[in-house]
Amino acid sequence: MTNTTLKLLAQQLQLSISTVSRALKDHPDISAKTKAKVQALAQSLDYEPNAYAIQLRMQSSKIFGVLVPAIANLFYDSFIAAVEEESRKNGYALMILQSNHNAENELNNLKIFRQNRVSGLFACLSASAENLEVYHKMNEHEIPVVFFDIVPKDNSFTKVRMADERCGVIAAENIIKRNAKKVLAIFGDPALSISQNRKTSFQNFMKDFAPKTSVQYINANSSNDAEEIFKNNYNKTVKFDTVFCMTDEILIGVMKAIQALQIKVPAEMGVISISNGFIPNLYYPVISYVETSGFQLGKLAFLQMMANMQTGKPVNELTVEAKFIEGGSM
Amino acid sequence: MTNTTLKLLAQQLQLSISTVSRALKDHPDISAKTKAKVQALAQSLDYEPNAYAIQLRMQSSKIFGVLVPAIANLFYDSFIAAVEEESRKNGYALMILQSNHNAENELNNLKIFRQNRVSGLFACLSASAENLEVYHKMNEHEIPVVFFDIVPKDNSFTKVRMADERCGVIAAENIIKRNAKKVLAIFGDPALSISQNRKTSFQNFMKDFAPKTSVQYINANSSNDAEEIFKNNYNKTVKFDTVFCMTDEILIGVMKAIQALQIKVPAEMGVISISNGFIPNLYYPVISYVETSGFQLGKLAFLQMMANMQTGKPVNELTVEAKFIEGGSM
DNA sequence: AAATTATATACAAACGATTGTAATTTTAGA
DNA sequence: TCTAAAATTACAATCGTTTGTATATAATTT
Repeated sequence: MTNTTLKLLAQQLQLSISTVSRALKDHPDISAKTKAKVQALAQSLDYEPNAYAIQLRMQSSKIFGVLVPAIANLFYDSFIAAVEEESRKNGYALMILQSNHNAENELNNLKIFRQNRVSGLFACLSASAENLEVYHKMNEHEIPVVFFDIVPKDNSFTKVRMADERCGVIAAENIIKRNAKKVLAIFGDPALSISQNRKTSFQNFMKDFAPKTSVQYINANSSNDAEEIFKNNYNKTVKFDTVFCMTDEILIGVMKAIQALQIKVPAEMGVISISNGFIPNLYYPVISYVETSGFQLGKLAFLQMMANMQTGKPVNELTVEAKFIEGGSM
Repeated sequence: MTNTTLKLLAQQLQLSISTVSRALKDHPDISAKTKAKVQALAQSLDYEPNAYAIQLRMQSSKIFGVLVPAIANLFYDSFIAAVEEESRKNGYALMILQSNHNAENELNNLKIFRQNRVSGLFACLSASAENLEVYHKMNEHEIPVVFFDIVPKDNSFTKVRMADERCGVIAAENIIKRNAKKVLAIFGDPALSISQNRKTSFQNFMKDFAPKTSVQYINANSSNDAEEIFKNNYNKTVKFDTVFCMTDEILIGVMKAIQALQIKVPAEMGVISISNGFIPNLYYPVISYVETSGFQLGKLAFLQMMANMQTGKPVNELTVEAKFIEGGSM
């Protein structure tokens, strides 16, 4: 069965295509009788307008592109979920592509987005990519880009991100509140600005408000890495009493170590992390964490996108607020 | 800056549109000189063909639709990741929409897929939906549909799913191997065929090969539910020594209870689950599980889709094999 | 040099919609 | 009854491609 088109409807009803088109969208020029006839037939023939024809004619796609390193990721999938939800409400669909942290994939995907004339693009830089040229090109071609999570330093781009500095501060506050004496603070890839922001703010706050607390700073690149780091450091004579995990990934490794070593939380060890809450809630006691929601970030990104499209190019950076969620681990 | 089109290139080069079009795709009719000129200009003007125009002309979209209850889900996101990966390799992009387990959203999304003339659709039924009418309509409109996870009973549809019966059997085998005396087996929503399949096969195998082992069967609807069930039953005088969790969700609840009650795994309690492996690897010892990978299912679904598109409509059901992954919990 | 064949490029229709304008019909005013 | 205004409906161009066919130029054959 071939797809129903305006032409087909027009032929069957002995009307012109334009009349049929207008009848279907309830245009005042068309008489009620005709509208009824047209709509009835459209219904019965299961007419759905061809989005490509419309987009070609209208020069606007009603599709947003989303570029993430990976979909199967606790953070990105909640971000995507939020963007999808808002997009649907606003009549947009989503085209989602993964870069797998690979610059070549990233470029290919950007090409696909351009070929599909997406109305806008939500992009997370693949860690390797450093040629922002293509993104400038997107802007030249009037495709607004909202960066999230891993964003370019260049301030000519629009970005949304977590309030990473606040996260660091809140974590530090609660560690001080716990009266920690010796802290192990594990951060992620030091090349990423997210790690830098969280670490700097945390470090400064600790220095200023608890100068006597000893804090050991280490970077981990994976869960396993974090697990090893924890184990190695815990084996030493002077044990730490509190551990801070910058990401879920790190928390996972640390918790495996804690379970393996049968350390009692929070009596023997305080644990605090930065997370959207899913992983912390897997443990007993629930791990206390500073909440940074990918879902919230998605909502914010969508707002930015809409603002961008309406008011031209309001270049700036917005952040999602962070708050402390009390579990039982501190 | 306006988008570069064939027309624009043609004007600048004083050539016809058709020549430009053919030059860009290296058509033998066009001379080497002309090709070089055209391609150079296209490059410098950053030409990208308009996908809508092509799709309109070619009557084929190079886009697959994916309908899931939710993107932010350990299982669905790995399924999507696999489908996306394969699709990209084959020159397809993905349009992903969420139903949120809501029949109305599902219908709207299907409409969007039809309007976008997707080349095919990967669909997971929203639990509420029972009007398969629309899906028959998709087929009438020559949009092949491959169902996954929550699939219709109707055998006229193409489906892929886990080998749920094998999962149940493998789990039972390993419980018998552990020499379990008293087992708590927690299953999911009894209305879903996935629960029924896993339970029936598990139950039959236990009956046949370990008739003396006492097994208590309970259904849980959420993590919290599972946690409560475990706690309530563990409090009784005769404690069970092994727990089987049909899903990650259930495992999460059970593990919270186990941690809270400070039960030693595997000494005091054997734990086995069905999972893709992410959640089991969060604990120490790592939970032993029967592997059913959403990623694998995605790959299989893609294969089915390609087969469907090429050979017409090979209606059948394929399953992803299951295997036991030894952790340290049994 | 004329006729034939290659080679290179141009023309034009089509895909399915939207929309400004023209044409037709109906209604109303004089 | 004739005409102007209002209400309907039809025509045609357009969006950016692809592709069958026609045309013009160059190269080859006789």
